[in-house]
Amino acid sequence: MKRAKKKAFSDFIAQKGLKSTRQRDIILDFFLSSAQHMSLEDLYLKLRAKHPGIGYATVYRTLKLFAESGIAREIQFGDGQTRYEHVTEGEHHDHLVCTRCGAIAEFENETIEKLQDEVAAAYGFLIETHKLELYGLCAKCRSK
Amino acid sequence: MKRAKKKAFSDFIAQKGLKSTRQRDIILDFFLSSAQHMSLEDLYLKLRAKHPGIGYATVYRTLKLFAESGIAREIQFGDGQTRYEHVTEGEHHDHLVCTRCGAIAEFENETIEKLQDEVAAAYGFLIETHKLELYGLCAKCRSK
DNA sequence: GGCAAACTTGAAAGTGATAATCAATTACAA
DNA sequence: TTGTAATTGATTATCACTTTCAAGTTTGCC
Ligand SMILES: [Mn+2]
Ligand SMILES: [Mn+2]
Ligand SMILES: [Zn+2]
Ligand SMILES: [Zn+2]
Repeated sequence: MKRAKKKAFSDFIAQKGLKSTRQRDIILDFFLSSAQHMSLEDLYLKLRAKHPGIGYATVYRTLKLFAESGIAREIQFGDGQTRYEHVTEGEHHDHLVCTRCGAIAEFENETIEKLQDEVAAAYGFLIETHKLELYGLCAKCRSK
Repeated sequence: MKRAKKKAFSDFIAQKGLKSTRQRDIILDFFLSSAQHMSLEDLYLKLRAKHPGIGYATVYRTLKLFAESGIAREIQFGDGQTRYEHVTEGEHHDHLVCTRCGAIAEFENETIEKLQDEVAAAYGFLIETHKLELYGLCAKCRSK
């Protein structure tokens, strides 16, 4: 899984005529073993602890490359920070976002996905992507 | 309808101890007769044509007040611009957003809404708001 | 290995939308 | 009418990216 993504990224690098660098390797390793939905700032600060030499711009550009290569995805939960999540082939999920503590849970609902397709069909609309997020209080915050 | 929103806003103003001003009246009138989903920039530039004296900051703050009062809602379609839509009591809808021409269509689907509640219930999550947007090609763009 | 071309890096500067500041103006209750 | 608090508009500041550029690396080819 980590192996597959590393392979996917190096294939992307090669196919694009880009180069393999120490920084990209480090950032990829770090990203793949990090939690989901981390912001660029989060990732940079944590990475910096182990690798002080790596610049913000490099982390920024590399995360963009991950997204472009398909191993990562940028998401916006409306807090003004772009977050990154891992992308697994053939998998899709939507999000529950706690407005109190910031916790993010993922869910899948095949019926909702189908209904979205029906809505789109009714409008003659061709869906490329979609965004479904439920905002509110997670179980923990709710019981406090 | 326009009348009801004007009433709602003036009630909000009164209840908050704020003041009724010429600028707020003008901006409210303009907003209520404008298209849905306009950005602050859009609204400001069009308003400026008729009322050159009104400042950008005033439009910005007044739109925020509309949202706070409940007669408007801020939405983000991921293009980096906050857009405003009219809010009608007891009504809810989600969006279809064309990634080619920017057209925005609205839809309602009660079944999807119910399924969202079920998902939330399964996680012990209390929904406050939600966001469902389908991005892709509208019928027009699709047939070109 | 040596080399040149192309790509990459990190620090710094730039961008664009949103938000805050402040002196002058205005609204409104007493 | 007056005092006080709110509002306005121009300006400045923020914040999260995004780009720039000179110096450093990588890579294919002799
Ligand atoms: Mn996720
Ligand atoms: Mn709408
Ligand atoms: Zn929570
Ligand atoms: Zn279109």
